[in-house]
Amino acid sequence: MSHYRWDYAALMRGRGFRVTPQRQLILDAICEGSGHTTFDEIFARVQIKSDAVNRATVYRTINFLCEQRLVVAADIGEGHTVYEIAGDTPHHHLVCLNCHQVQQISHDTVKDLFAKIEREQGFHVETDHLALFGLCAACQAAEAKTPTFRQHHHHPHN
Amino acid sequence: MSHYRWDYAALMRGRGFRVTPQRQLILDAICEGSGHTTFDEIFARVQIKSDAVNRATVYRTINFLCEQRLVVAADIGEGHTVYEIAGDTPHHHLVCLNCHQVQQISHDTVKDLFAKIEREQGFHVETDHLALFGLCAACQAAEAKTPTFRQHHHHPHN
DNA sequence: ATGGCGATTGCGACGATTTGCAATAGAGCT
DNA sequence: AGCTCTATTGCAAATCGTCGCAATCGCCAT
Repeated sequence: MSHYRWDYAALMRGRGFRVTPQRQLILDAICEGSGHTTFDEIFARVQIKSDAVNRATVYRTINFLCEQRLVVAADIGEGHTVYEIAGDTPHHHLVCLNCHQVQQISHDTVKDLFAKIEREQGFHVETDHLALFGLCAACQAAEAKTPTFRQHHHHPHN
Repeated sequence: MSHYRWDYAALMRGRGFRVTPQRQLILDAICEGSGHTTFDEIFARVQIKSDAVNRATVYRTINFLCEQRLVVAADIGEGHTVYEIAGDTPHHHLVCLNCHQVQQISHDTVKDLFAKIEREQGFHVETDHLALFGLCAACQAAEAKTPTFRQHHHHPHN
């Protein structure tokens, strides 16, 4: 899933921003790999291609790309955030509290809730990347057998 | 809404943890006030009663209380987290991206979605404190009149 | 192709949060 | 009440993310 589907360069310039080598490297880094990328992975991938890119620049650029909605960020608990290129099928995440496995749910599944909130409270939800925490099917089965099986770790603050 | 509804002390001891003055002070601090408490408020309230309590201890203790599910944390965007005592009516938050006002939604509103996810994907959601971002009714109206009115700030990564 | 404006970067410094470690002090047992 | 074991705390050092500022270098107009 490449970002070359969009003319992101023209888009940025059209909004009065500049296309710099750093921004291109970072956008590339987010697109490499399987989809969900952490800050450290992004930074490492960028470093391989150019070790001159400053850490602060990577922070600022990721933030910038999120603001421009070229990149979507998802907080998957315990302060961990993953990034992915925007424009793929919109989806949300189910994060297992026990095995930390992440599965996806389609936006359709969630859409009804957002519509209901808008109807009932007039609030227009724009959250485009939601993370819900709980137990996946496998871990539920395991817990049924061994009630104390849960790994002891910090509970995601959500 | 006091925590004295539970015998939190017995609960902690029963799980092999200790009841210390620091933990009691911090739990008290979370219960004071209107419900949503920030770290700084907690720390300040604790300091008034005992200025010997270390900042690191407050960080660690809040985390501990969340793990024990005596306290619930909600990330309401831009790195801001608020804490409240667990066991009050479960609810979730709608955070306006523009005016930052926070309104609540009942757990009932959300329950159907969680049920659907469990039914369709076998994933049991335990998220007890969700934050959804978007535009409140007032800011939607304002935006309709002045399309560019939005305050420029970091987009919460959700 | 060049020049100039101002957006963007790198750097250093800062405040916020986390962590390792030695000292302290709960809680069960005698 | 005193003893023991070890969870918890305070301290200080380390780490993380953000910010201000001067230097750089895209991009538009010439």
